[in-house]
Amino acid sequence: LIAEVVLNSFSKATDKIYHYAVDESHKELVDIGVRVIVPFGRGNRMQEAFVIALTDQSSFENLKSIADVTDSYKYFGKKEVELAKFMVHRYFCSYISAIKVLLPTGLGTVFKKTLHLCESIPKEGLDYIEHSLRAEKVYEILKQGPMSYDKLTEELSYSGLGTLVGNMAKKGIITVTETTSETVSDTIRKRVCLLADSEEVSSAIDLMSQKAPARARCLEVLSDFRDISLAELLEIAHTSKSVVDSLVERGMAQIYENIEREDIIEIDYENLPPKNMLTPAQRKVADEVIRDIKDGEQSTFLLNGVTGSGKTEVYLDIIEKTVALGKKAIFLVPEISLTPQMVSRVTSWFDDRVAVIHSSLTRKQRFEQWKKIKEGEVDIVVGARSAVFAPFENIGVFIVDEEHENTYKSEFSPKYNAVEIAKFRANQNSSVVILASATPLVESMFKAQQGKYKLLELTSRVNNSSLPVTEIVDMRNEMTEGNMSIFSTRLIEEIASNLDRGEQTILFLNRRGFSSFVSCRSCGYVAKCPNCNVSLTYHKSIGKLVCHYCDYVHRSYTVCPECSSKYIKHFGIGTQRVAQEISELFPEARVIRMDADTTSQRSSHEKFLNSFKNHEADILVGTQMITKGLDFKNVTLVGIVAADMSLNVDDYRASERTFDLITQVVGRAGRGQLSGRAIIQTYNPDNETILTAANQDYDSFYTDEIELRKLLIYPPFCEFINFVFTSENKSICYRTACDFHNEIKSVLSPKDAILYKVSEAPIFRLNGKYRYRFLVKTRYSKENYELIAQIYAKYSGRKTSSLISIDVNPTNMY
DNA sequence: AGCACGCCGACT
DNA sequence: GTCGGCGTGCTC
Repeated sequence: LIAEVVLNSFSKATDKIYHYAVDESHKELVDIGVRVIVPFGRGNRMQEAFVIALTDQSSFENLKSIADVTDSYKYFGKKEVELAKFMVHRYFCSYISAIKVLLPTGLGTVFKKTLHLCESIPKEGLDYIEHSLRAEKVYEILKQGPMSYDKLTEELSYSGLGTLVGNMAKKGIITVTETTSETVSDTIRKRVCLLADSEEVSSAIDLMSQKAPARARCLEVLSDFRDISLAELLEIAHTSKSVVDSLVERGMAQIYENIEREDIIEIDYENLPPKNMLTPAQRKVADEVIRDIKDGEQSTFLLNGVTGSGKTEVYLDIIEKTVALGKKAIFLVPEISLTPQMVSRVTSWFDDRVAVIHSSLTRKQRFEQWKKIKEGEVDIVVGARSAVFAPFENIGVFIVDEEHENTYKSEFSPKYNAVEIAKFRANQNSSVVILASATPLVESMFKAQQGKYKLLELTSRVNNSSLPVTEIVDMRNEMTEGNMSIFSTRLIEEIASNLDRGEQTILFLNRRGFSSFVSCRSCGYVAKCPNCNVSLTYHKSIGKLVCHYCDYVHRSYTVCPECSSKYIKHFGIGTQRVAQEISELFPEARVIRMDADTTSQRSSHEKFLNSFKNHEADILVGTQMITKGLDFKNVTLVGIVAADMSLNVDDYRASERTFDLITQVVGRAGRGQLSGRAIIQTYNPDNETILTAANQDYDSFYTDEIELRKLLIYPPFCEFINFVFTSENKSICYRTACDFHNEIKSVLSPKDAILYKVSEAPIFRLNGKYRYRFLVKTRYSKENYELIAQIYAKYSGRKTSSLISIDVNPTNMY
């Protein structure tokens, strides 16, 4: 029997599948998904590895044998191996990173070498010490007692001690022992349960109350709880373990060990939201999905529901029916939506059959959630991106809420897209995928139009409240009329009347990244790339305008090429400035500012939103983070301060993002009894995106946008692959990028791929390193991706080249 | 990553 | 001559 294994924690050079023989003694335990220890390399260093397949033949001769099985736990199965292999191929990541993303974080064995001095050192050894300065130093240090290899390296502050230590061991000076330790493990907690019956207990309490009051207290507590953790018992009874031990000796109680699983998000059980009945429209949508789940038909639905159409009720109904069918559900939401309110809502339907995964869990908590899922203790997983890997077996449905959000794309290796992973797993498990959004990705809607997705629609709001009335304000006029403020006269009027009526206002700034485009405040002209139709970015260091796709360069403007105005400059407003100007205009208004600076912690995010909800403020100023599913009944006015900020960024998705943002933020207004208004300030009032967004007309937006994408060959008509090269040495970095570029060019036919020039990365210097990059526009094909992977493997094995990172369909290109 | 091998200059 | 520096290449 031969095992195919992938080594843990190694470089790209060793990221291969290795074969090891399985000895008779390990046959029982070795299986796919089992963690093993294998001897590796010339020195047969012990290395942790995962078994990914079992075979009976290998093209390699003289196979080594698996040395040990770490914990005989089957972490994954055949399907997960397939998934990992898919990721390696699709995202150019390493095998081990693809496997690790399937496992709870931090799982791993740490090997620790400890060096001891031998009792008696042979003549040969003493000679060696005398002749080697380093050996003498090591000898002197170890005289004080044994020391770990790492500590010794640190102490002597030179690396490459391996050879020296090896020699010293060979010559009988020292011995080396290897110990292993787990980085995460179950929390095992001791619990105490009462064995004696109540009669026995009451008589014992009477008997002991005088001579052994502590025992009596313990018994009292135990008779109350019957079963309690040891720590709690000692705390309540105010005593020590010896007292409990004596009760155990008398056969009155028992101490046992229990694997403890902590509850992660605190749920307010007092105020659980009620289950709402589904409207007929919601019922119809839910039933259509449930039919496919029941039939075990693999299908992908695109649920396009306007803001406030009650998509969450539909999800919960679908999940409920899925669980009733004995299947599991995975519910993905953007990280930012994973609030206690949201989780409470799910939990109120499903009690403790839910596991929640989010980024602020500790390693141990993550591990515990993972085990709970794996052991089938829950039916539902709610979580951000990585929850798509939840180790369920019989998955009925994947629900992806707000599918247009870029949080579903991982920025770290493996740079996966959770929607693609959901679809892959859905294929394996014959499950249904639901992608839902008020503003679906253009790519998704295209697939729906092609019939690859089944389109579902929710066109009206739940309580039949109307969508807000929108108004576009032309900021160019404001300037000619002498208003140099960031607020238009109209917006100021509306804010004032809202304050008078005691209604709340949201001021939204669709700011993104830090790139700055150049525009004319007088006529609205924006400097764009003639080749790529994206805005040019002003580069301060060279004083020029640059295209981030094709590296087109243009000199900077001092006057506007359209209207000769001198008000052409790069455009940027921060939330701070908005909040400040508001306070100056309305000194009596209570203002809350929310952006990445003020809400670094989840709790402060919550706190701000709650105080706004409780009407402790009149105006909320914020960025993207305030657009997510918030439901404030008293908000009747939404002001979009500068719609152009997201419209003119250097990205082909700029229009789409702007449409999403405007739609989502406008949707925040008028959710209660009162109707809402939205004011959109822009320098481009004729822009189609702004117009369609103001009308909340997704279909028109989509029709325009898909035409443009087709014309310019942007997704869904192509894929982008971004290659980034990093090195301390500028010329090595540039050369690697160019060599790589040339090789790709030579293997991919021009009709399959368009290669953009090698250029400085948008962030050229990062952590003291230089960064070059190039983009490839291509179509996915197995062959082409394999060719790229081959080139990548060749380069990443070389020590003298720079670090290479590949990102398929990146969401940002920094 | 680590370890060996192999090729160079600087010493006993 | 030999020790140790580092560049290269391999690890089932």
